Amino acid sequence: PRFQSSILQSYASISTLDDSISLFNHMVKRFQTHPSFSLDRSTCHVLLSKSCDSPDPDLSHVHKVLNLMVSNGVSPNSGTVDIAVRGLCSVDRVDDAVLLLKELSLKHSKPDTYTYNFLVKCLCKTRSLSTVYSFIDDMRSNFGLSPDLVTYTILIDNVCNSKNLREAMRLVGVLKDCGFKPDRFVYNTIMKGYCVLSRGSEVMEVYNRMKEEGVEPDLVTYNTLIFGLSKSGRVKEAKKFLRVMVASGHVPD
RNA sequence: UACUACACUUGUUCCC
Repeated sequence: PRFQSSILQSYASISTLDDSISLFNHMVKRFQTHPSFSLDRSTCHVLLSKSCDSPDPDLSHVHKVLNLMVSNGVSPNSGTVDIAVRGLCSVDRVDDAVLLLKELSLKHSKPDTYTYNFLVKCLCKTRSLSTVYSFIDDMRSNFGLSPDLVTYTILIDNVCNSKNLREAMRLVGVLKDCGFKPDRFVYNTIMKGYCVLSRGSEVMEVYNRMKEEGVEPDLVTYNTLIFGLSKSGRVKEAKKFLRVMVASGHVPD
């Protein structure tokens, strides 16, 4: 199976989807006469990945491959969903990815947290915040999928990049209400947000709260603070953190 | 099948 995936993969990279499907069908026939071989999921996934590249407005190519899979006894699982979502997003078909994700969730399998968060990040980069929030609400109410701490970090980073620290802090409140505790990633992200706004006192407040909560600063924390404070002209404080960093056993990189 | 090595999937700094 590994071998046939490789063959198909190489072939798919230099040919059209239909030619790849022909080869796939040829393989199916061959394997029917050789019981020691089987068509596995990864062989099907090669085709699926290929089918995302071609611009078909109604996802017909993707559906063609999915039907082929099912008729060969391989039912789509969360790995299948992952391949399709990444394939579509890699050619900027984020809306199609969302549609397919919902369809597959209903008919076959829900996404895992990796796929879900990957898609949330793609949406953040390319769509409005309200679009992202409706996607999250939709997934929660219709599919029982809730955001996790990684999701919140993605959202907080996104709003920080739009300099909307008020919304970032609101999200921290929401995340706590959901029973999560901010970790290094969340604290580092927020400090970065305040750094780019040159809000030095808020940076320090967050830094102190992080330590109070027992979350240890790491290399990323120090890099964020040293770069961020230097850029906003607070070189003295930045230098202080460089000393703290070395004193706590980190090596400046 | 086991072991080992290598590679591999979602979030923060720097690099790009």
